[in-house]
Amino acid sequence: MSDYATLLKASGLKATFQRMIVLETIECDGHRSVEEIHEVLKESYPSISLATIYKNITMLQEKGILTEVPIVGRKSKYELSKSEHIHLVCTLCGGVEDHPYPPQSDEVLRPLIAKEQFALQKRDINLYGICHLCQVASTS
Amino acid sequence: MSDYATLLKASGLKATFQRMIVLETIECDGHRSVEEIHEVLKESYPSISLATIYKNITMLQEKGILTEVPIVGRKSKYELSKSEHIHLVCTLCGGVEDHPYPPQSDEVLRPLIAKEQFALQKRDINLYGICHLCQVASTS
DNA sequence: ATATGTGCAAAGGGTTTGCAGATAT
DNA sequence: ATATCTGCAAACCCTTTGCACATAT
Repeated sequence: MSDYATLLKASGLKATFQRMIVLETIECDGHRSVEEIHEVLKESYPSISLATIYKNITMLQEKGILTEVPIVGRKSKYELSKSEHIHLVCTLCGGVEDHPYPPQSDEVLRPLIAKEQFALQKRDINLYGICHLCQVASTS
Repeated sequence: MSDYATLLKASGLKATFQRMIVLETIECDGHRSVEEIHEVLKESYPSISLATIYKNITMLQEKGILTEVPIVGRKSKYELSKSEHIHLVCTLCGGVEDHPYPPQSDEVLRPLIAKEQFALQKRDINLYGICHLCQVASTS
């Protein structure tokens, strides 16, 4: 549970209640789509507006506080920006799990980037498959 | 330039003119969004319907002929399905380039997958940055 | 001949925008 | 006190759907 107020102010944003509960919802589950955020928040704060969630997600991305995670066949999810990691994406439940980069992954990609004279900004590695929970569920 | 008619029939689809020019447009550039496909095709075939393009892209994905390439901050692009590869995505022009997997990338990821008991279906590796052409253009 | 596919227009969702009132600083 | 933010409603996409006509097999 981060100090969202400080985080927001450091980016020149006002620390509003709505922003903090959006961030809290995302951090709580790790990865959430716009609609998921709205569904969750409506239960506790029925007056929250979908437009506000959209505006904040856009703004928080521009400030680098949130990162978009685009997913094949689904709506993008959003996560709190953090050091690079791999996503395991379940094609059944849509769940996303973070995992650290394997140690040698840098060296593996470096020759390709150098050869292409590509100014790398960000790596995005996603492994799609069926998570352990969904495998168990489908066996029973 | 593949034999699209055979490809389509092998999946139980009729080899219509519209399907073939959609495939041709995608293969020609490598990666195209729905709107890009429509823009390109309208010039030569003004009567082509956007609805037809949508229906076909959905169907061609279901048959495994096309693969969706989701991209941060943009609409998804589509490519002809082929063996796994890495995407270099330019954050300025939105261009996507394919590159072969570096040889060791399998081994690097394997321990993670085993540990998580994750039934891997597909890897999706995207490197975001600025392509060489855009770098040159911004220097001038 | 017939199942499938296309184009059109309408419907359906998701996302953005403008503005008046509310809030954080 | 004031710049910023929120919620609402409307507008504005993008995408899907239903249906009559056309086409591939």
